[in-house]
Amino acid sequence: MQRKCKIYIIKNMEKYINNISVDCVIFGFNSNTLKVLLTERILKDKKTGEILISDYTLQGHHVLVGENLDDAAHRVLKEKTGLDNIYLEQYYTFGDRSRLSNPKDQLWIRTNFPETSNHVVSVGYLSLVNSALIKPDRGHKFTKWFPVDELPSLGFDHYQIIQKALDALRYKLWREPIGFELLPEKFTLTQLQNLYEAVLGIKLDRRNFRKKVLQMKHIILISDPQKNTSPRSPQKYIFSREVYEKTKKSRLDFNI
Amino acid sequence: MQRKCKIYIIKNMEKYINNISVDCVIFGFNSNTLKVLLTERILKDKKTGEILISDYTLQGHHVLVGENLDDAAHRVLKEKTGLDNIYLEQYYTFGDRSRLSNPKDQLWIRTNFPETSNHVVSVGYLSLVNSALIKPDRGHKFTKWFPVDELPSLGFDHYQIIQKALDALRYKLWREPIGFELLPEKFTLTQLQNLYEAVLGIKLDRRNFRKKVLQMKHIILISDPQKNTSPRSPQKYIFSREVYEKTKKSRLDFNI
DNA sequence: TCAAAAGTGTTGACATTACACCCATGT
DNA sequence: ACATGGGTGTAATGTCAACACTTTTGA
Repeated sequence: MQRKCKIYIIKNMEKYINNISVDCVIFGFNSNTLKVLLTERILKDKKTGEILISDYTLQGHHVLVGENLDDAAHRVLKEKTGLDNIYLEQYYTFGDRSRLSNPKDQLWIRTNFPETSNHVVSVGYLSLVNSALIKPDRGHKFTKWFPVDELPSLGFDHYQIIQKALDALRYKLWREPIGFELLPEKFTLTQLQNLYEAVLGIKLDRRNFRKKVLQMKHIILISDPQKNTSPRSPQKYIFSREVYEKTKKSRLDFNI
Repeated sequence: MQRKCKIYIIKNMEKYINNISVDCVIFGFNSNTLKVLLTERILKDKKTGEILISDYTLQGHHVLVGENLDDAAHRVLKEKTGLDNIYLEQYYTFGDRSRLSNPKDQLWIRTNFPETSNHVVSVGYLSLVNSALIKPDRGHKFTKWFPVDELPSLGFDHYQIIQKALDALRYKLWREPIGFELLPEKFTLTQLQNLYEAVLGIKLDRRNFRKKVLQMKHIILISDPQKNTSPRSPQKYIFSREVYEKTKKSRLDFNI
């Protein structure tokens, strides 16, 4: 009355845990649009060449034996983007027993990773990147950005995983200054406003937005003595987390 | 080059997954104090009777084969409190490889659950209960409430799991109306204020607190025609989630 | 009669909203 | 000359913070 669930070796010769994985939802912002980085998944029939599966998935991987969960997420992120030291946050764990039971996904798993458990629990991480930093196709020709409201057909339960990541991102963006992670280090107020409008799906008055932002000590003008506040070459700002932490207002505006 | 990780049978004859568990941090509020429900863990030497381990742990359990993660959490909650349909929320997943490596915990595991994997990932759930509803010692003599700032010695990494649950609870209590889950259905404004002061660790002006609360449509007076607003038998209120969802203000007070 | 808890109102400071015009530049 | 995008100010409204006294009852 025992079932075996084994630990297997993958290509790079490392052992992995066959029922625990991490998935990274990598968000980027360009063309005033919030985007997600996805990888193409293609399976062809070995004899006929017929395309059996053609869709996209998140960046994910099983946790290696002896590897901390967070380290697995960092590893996946590094492998797919080449980036390190970027915003990465665990946001939810997906553990429905039927999350991999779609026939297409079963075919994929049985073909490529036959030792995978029937019940894989996947820990979702969300990452915010300045998408300019990711060199397109650095060895990952099948990796592409998609606007979050124009997602392609997705494998596994990755649609739900992305939606939940979006919820988490929006929830947090309303309440904490994390938008900067999606922008270049130096940004204009218009870029910042576009980010909030796009991600939160709201419209903001430009004058009021500036008024609000400019009175925040943690958003700092990079004074450019050359420019005499000429339009067309707008002022740039940086965000200082240090200043933010120090000057956070302690106003008791809790929401009952 | 394969390691086996098996699925074992526990007392009630159900198979469980030996490397995935859930832990429930059950919060209650009484005597104006936020409390956590913990279970005593005792291990005696079978020969000498010497006490080898005596501390407390959270309510937790391995996920059963074929069981959804959320169902596992509900099961644990039901087993330990007899309660169903109460606030239960997944908040974080703990997956450091060394989380069970303390010698005491290894002794416990090897004695009682020898088939447990060396690397167990545990999904943390937090639950808010009206502690009056839990009958003390309903078959669980070793279960006790502890104030969150007077915790006893804790097994495994349960101290960290509780601290993270506290963080999550406080974060959410600042931003959403979830405090009611910790109070009786009918509550007084003083009770509500005490809750906020105790959980968030703040002091509030009674007049301003009432002013703020009374203008919220989702906090409804249970008018008691008998009472002429006499002190000592204060007015009671209920919380309506329905009204809350309908009247949520759409004010754009995001925090950059 | 005293201590303890419930109840109430005003003011100043600050934040949010709504709204319209000018300027410099590149085409 | 015109379209584009950057930049600015004011008035009305709403919310938050600070603050003191009265009432009733149970001990």
